[in-house]
Amino acid sequence: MRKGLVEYCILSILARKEAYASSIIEELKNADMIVVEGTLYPLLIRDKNQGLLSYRWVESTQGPPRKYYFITEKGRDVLAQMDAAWADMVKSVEMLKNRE
Amino acid sequence: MRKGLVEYCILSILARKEAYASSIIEELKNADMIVVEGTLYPLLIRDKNQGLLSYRWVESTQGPPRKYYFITEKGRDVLAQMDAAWADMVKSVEMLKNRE
DNA sequence: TTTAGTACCTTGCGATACAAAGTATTAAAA
DNA sequence: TTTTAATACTTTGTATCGCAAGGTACTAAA
Repeated sequence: MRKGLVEYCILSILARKEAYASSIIEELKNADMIVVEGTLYPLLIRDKNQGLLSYRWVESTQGPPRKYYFITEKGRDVLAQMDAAWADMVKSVEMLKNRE
Repeated sequence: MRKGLVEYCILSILARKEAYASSIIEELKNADMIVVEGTLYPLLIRDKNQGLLSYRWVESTQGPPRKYYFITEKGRDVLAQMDAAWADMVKSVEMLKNRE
C-alpha cells in the first residue's frame, strides 16, 4: 500500500537537509517506515537522473566516502506537487470513511 | 503514489454495502478518486479469489445483469489491518513533515 | 435487424518495492 | 603485510499495482 510513498518521504527528508543513503534509512526508521537498500539506491539514482536530486562526495572518518544527496529546485517543485497529491489522498480516504 | 490504496478504498466501500463495478467507480469519483475499469475488474476478481469478497448476480432493468460484490468476514479482517496500516502511514508522513 | 447503452473481462506495459546477491573502500586485527 | 570487519554503493531478478486499449455479451429501443 506504500508504493510511491517512499519517494515522497525521501524528497521530504532531503528538502530539509542533505543526507546519504544510510542516514536516510535511519531517519525513515525513526518515523516507523522501513526501507531497505535495494529500494533506496535505485530510487536515488532515478531521481537524480530526473533532475530532482543531485549529490556530492563527502569523506567519512569511518569508512568509504559517502554520496550526500540534496534536492534541486526541480525536486522542490515535484515535492510541492506530491504534498498536494498526498493531501488529496488523505482527504479522499476521509471522505470515503466518514460517509454514513 | 496511490498504489495499493485503491484496494483499500474498494474494501471500505463494500464494507458499507454491496455494489457493482460501475457504482463503485461512481462512488470513488465522488471522493475525487479516479479509477477505471481496467483497474477495478482485475482487483475485484483478485480479492474474490482470495476470499475477501464474494458476489451475487442481480437483474437490472436497464441492461445486462450486474455482479454485486460484498465483503466477507475475511475481507473485514483484512480491511481492519489496512485501516491500521493506513493510519500508520499517515502518522509516519506527519512525523517526517513536522520535524524541525 | 441494426444500433446504442450497459456491464463484464483480458492483455500488455511501465512503475514500484524488495530480496538477494555483488563490488569497492577504509581501518583495525592477526 | 595480509586478513578481516565494517561501511557504502550498486545490480539483477521478481511480484505486484494501476492503467490504456481492446474485446465480449446482454438488453432495449430505433
